[in-house]
Amino acid sequence: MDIYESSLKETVEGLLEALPSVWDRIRSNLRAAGTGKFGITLEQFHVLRHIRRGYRSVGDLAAKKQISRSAVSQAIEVLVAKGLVTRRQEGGDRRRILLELTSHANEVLDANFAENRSWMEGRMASLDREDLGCVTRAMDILKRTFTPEES
Amino acid sequence: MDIYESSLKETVEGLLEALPSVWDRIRSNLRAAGTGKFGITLEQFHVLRHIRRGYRSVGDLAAKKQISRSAVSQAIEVLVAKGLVTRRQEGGDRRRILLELTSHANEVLDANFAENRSWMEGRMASLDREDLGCVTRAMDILKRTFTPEES
DNA sequence: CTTAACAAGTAAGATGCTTAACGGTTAAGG
DNA sequence: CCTTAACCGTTAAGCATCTTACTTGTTAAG
Repeated sequence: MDIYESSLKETVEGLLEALPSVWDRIRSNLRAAGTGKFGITLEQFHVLRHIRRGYRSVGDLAAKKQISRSAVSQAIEVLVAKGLVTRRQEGGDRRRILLELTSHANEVLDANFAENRSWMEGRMASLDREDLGCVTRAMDILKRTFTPEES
Repeated sequence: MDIYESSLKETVEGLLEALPSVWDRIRSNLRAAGTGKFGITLEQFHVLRHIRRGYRSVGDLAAKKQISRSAVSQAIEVLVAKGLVTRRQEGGDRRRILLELTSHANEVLDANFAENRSWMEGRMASLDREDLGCVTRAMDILKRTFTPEES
């Protein structure tokens, strides 16, 4: 660690240099895993993931993804048509519509996760414990400094 | 550093947990900076950046961005119409068309960079040298392990 | 009971991507 | 030479996703 002492500007530079290409690469793998085997797009996959994570309404998903409710509504339409999501009236407020994953969607998610995890692990297999620790810590730092605080 | 010793699986988990939201946040700031002040989209901005970096033909840009030449050609069309890029015949091979930034494009890029850098620096101002070093190093590691080797 | 706020859906338009086809250029082979 | 194949960039048609503006139904406040 001691060798690496960098200034604020250098770190920003490094971030902008690495993040786009790294994320594109991982994203591209996610996409291939999803589209190839299950016929769903990366965006649809992300919606499923968020629903499973607890964002179970159009409004919640829109807020989380920072897009309009319309966009979410349309995306859900496609997923319902594919039998991956169900809409259901639930709770006292009849405006609210609860989104739920079908069992098939859960299987798709699990399979996709497993595949992607194993690809990433393969890529990172050559890293030693210190490198891994550094990455883990950096992710923690970045998440804290760039992610808007939530409840 | 010593406190952070994590396993491969934990690190992968941390990456998938942090990267999407962090990158979305930074991306969203880049978008706001460009669209708000200069009337160009984030994608157009990225094309300009790549041209300045040395990808000066439709083919090069397409290879770099992993999209079709058609898509690049269409994007360039818009940028030419906006007076940000020029097309020019150059060199022995008359199929090749050299793309160049206009001075206005360079100004837009510089202004946008400055704005974004300063936003990021503001966000990261509270980090100490060790945190900064950790992030810089992690970016280095990630770039090595996930970016396909280039010439 | 009217009015305002709100959740979700619908419609129309913009953007950015893809594949397929085309025009011009270059290189290789008979 | 002249044909064939490969290549660069462009164009066209189609698809997916986003946006804004509008609509429908629900809830709460006056």
